[in-house]
Amino acid sequence: MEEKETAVVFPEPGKPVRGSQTGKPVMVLLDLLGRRWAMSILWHLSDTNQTFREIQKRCDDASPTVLNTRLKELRAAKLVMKADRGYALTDDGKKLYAYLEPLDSWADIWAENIR
Amino acid sequence: MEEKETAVVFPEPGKPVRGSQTGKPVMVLLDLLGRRWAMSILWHLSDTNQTFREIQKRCDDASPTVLNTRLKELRAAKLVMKADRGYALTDDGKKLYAYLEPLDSWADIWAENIR
DNA sequence: GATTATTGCTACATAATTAGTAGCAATAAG
DNA sequence: CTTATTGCTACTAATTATGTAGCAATAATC
Repeated sequence: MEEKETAVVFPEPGKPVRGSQTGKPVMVLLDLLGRRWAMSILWHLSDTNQTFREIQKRCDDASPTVLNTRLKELRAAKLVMKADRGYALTDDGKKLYAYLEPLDSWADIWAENIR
Repeated sequence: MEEKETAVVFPEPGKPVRGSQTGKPVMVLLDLLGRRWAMSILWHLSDTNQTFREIQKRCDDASPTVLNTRLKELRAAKLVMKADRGYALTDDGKKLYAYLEPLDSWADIWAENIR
């Protein structure tokens, strides 16, 4: 299967982006992560490599269209990369995940509060 | 100005949600935060209360429609609340922000890596 | 206390993003 | 060779967001 090069529209730090005219990196990041399935993809890749179709299953059968768009963006952002078998997190991706991971247990408490 | 009650569709923990059939709290949270402007709103409310129109300005003049939808959801999730002047983070909202805040400096490093 | 802001929205039409389904070429496995 | 499996692309339909206008409810000013 060949790599096809298609333009990836991904928010570049330094350039104005949704949420910030300055292109402040964290705003670029939030824009990227705020797109559908982006955080779920990171989450589900955290333990092991996953094939496209495995990611899809874990992401509630998201349509291949968005999934592929998101994967391209996340790869352009060097958070995700192609691996032997499907996709994997890059080192930056793993670091980012490390920031998100604590939300797992926090969310349990939060869920109690809003019930 | 009176409060009008309109149904807020917000992912409830325990019920199946986009990204997770189990309704696992963290997935509910990611779904909520993954909606447009959600994280930006939290971010911009972190320092001080903000009026609707101030939030709007800070969120790159997002349309009042989404903004209001998002604010309702975030209030239903008890992350944001109405305040004397405009809106403010709840205690849970502040805690959540505390998890996100470190991303600010991390994003700077990340931005360097992808240039 | 009338007049002029400002605030927090709603309404509505248009545009962008996402969902959903079908299917195909490229390996991989038997 | 044959049958899976994988990683997509194409296309249409549905959902979300944008963009603009405007209005009722306070708040501030005259």
